[in-house]
Amino acid sequence: MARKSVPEHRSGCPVSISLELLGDRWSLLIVRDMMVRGYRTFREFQQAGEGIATNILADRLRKLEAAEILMTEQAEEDGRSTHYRLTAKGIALAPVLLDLLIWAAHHEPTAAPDAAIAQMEQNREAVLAETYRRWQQRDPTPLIPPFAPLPKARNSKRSPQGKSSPKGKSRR
Amino acid sequence: MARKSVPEHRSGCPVSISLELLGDRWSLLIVRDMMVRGYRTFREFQQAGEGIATNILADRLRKLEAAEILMTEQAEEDGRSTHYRLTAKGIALAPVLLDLLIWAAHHEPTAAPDAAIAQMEQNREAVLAETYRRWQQRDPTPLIPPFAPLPKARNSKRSPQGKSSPKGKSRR
DNA sequence: ATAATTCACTTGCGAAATGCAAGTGAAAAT
DNA sequence: ATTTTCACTTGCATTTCGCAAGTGAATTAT
Repeated sequence: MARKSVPEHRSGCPVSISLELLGDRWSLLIVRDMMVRGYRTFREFQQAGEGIATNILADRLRKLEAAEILMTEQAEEDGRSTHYRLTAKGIALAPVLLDLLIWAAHHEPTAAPDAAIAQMEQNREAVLAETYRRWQQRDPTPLIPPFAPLPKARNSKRSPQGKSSPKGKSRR
Repeated sequence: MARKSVPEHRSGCPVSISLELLGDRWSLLIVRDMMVRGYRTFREFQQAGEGIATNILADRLRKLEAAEILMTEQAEEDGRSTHYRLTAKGIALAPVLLDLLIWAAHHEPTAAPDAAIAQMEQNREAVLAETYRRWQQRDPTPLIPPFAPLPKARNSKRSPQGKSSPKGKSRR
């Protein structure tokens, strides 16, 4: 299919350019799956839960690869499988996803536990650093459940599950 | 048409929910125009430069209002004009837009001056605080000088908005 | 007072994108 | 050798998008 070889942006505005690459319902979800869940195969994305159609998934993967947000490599253990992996450019989207997550958690009814969100907000840099570390080391462990094997965690056990934090919507 | 009375989300993931509301080419661009350029009327959005069709613009404004990201109020000085304004939920998208801007500035050829980007990165909190302050005080002054003209201007008419003052911003 | 213009949209329609179901071919498992 | 898995592709109906051209009310110009 015709990939865009000539960018031909509508404007030079960085936000506009970002949205030309990522402004749809699926692209950032795929990036999220790779970044925080450690998914790498077509099948994993497909079964990720929100029900993307296979043709759309194939199209998005192609476009994200063309945009150099992700790259492909042959799976060594299985000849029919391709592994998708974020590039440096792709992992650099981590702050965007984190902010999107925090925003929705504050302003929409989501399934995210308040305590987990609060913890991520307070340790923004650490979460990003950990995300980046995982990418570098090809660590496919899901980031989500253990939110903080982070430096200076005064309580690094898995405790934040009860809703004992009375703080409402914190404003920055 | 009314959009959602009972949110029927595809998943509880905050990122997914964000993308259901904002995952298209235009919504965040409208938010950007309101947040950093101080636009408030239909006409201003329409002429903002990237060429959104009027029916799409009307639709997006309706959806953003339904999502309580923006609100409308009658213009006092002109009976046929409506003013659109971000809600607290809307202005809370500032970090997302800032990160998108920084990401694209780093990884795509944009019209954003390097110095301006570097300055925003280094003063992230101050930029966000200033954005919030402007919103609170209804200060419509553009936060960012409109970026330089684009390579092949097709139909865009960019408003010669004032001068380009990078202005070292408040640092508290 | 009348006409022209501006503003915020709406309508119609062809084009493109999306979603769904059903393939397809190669590699792996049985 | 046959079946299953994997990563897609293909067809087709539906939805959304983009463009041009209205529409009506409010404002401005004559």
